[in-house]
Amino acid sequence: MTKPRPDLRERKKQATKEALRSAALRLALERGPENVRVDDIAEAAGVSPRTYNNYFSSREQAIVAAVAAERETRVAAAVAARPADVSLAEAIIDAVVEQYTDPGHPAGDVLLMITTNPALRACYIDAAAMIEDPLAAAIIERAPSVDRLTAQALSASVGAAARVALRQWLESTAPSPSTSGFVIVSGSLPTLMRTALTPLAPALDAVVPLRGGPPR
Amino acid sequence: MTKPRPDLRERKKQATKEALRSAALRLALERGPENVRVDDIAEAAGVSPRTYNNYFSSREQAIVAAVAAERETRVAAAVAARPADVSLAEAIIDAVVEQYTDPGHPAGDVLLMITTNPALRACYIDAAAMIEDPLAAAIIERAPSVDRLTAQALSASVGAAARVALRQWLESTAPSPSTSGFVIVSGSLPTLMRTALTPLAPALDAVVPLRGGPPR
DNA sequence: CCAGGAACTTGCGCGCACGCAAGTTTGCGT
DNA sequence: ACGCAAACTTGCGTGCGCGCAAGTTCCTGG
Repeated sequence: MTKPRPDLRERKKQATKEALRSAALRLALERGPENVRVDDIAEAAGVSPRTYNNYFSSREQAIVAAVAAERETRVAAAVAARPADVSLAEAIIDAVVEQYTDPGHPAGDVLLMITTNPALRACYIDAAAMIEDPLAAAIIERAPSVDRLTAQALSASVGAAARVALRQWLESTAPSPSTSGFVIVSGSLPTLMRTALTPLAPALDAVVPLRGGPPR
Repeated sequence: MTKPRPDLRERKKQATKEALRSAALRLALERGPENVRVDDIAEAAGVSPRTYNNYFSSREQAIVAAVAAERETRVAAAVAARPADVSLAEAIIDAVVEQYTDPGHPAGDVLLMITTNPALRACYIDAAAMIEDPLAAAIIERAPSVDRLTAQALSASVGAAARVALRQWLESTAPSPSTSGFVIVSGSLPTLMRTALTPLAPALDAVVPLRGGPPR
């Protein structure tokens, strides 16, 4: 499909990126994330420190990327995979939630490390934005009549809601001695995610009337 | 209201912040933004360079803050100001759009400077996120039955959509030699903003049935 | 097969963000 | 009025992000 690109150059590029990712993750797990300089990562990956910054613009990015790498791809695929007779909202929400439950959901220790370190948490949350572009594409795929701006706005909204859920979850899991508010909303990530995304359903469905008439 | 806080300490703080903001803006306008070091801003504001970073975490933030400072406050007020018999969606969309049209919308030269400099553009776009918290508060204000997560998700969505519109507008105005796509969506900011926000209307209205029955 | 050139890496240097540990100012209880 | 504690400022040191200008590797048309 969009795969056959054995451009030597490209492969090397991905290889380097992968090397940096895994090196970053490994080192971060061995010593704390705080005790890993970018020079270390670069050295471990066999490239110059300068090169590191050609791939990742922040130190945390490499670590987080190792975890959230392919969510970007998977979301689009997951949406496309839903049968055409379910509403857009259902398809998207399920697909997104799925990304944060099913797969190589970071092994426990990795997640712990991320939740522990504030910088990593922030970066992990921001990483949710990476699903937006593929998502917009997926939306247009389903409903070519939707214009770009709308699709972008909707997918950005989904991304934003996901981030809210993520933040909520992270700060409830975090070492928060005094949960300032009274109400404890904490729950499983999937649950939170669904709760945060559900309010957007009307907006998503409004844009694609699910041709054939209203839901049975 | 929430104003009476003549805490000497607090006043000095705000004064310093204001000093930094305006100094940053003035210097950025005089020489280019590129030719302004944080040391300059700090000196112009009469504080240590280190102190600067206690107020702003990035150099651009100070410049942009000078422009987007009170949008944060105004949004909440603007939403609250709408009569109770208009839908939530209408109230919010109008209020947000209003923020980007009416008021001390940055004088032309300032806007030009921001649109010209990539770093500033990025920062300006991100600044739109500042409306989210007040917005969430405003939503809960209108409909106390809405739970926090939902309110946050919705306001985050609004913020995200606004950012999309903003980005679109900025990159259409920008020195883009080849607009990669065929379709030119460009338009006035208010128009773009509305277009981006409108798809969210169903979601916003779904959450607050506008007590009294469905819209006439 | 071989230039010519694009893409990528690397060393260098600058400015910036931020933790830390004083030093200074402000608020508050007694 | 006074002194203590909290808040804020400041200098210093470290690591980082990135523009720039070589140097190196890889692709492409002839």
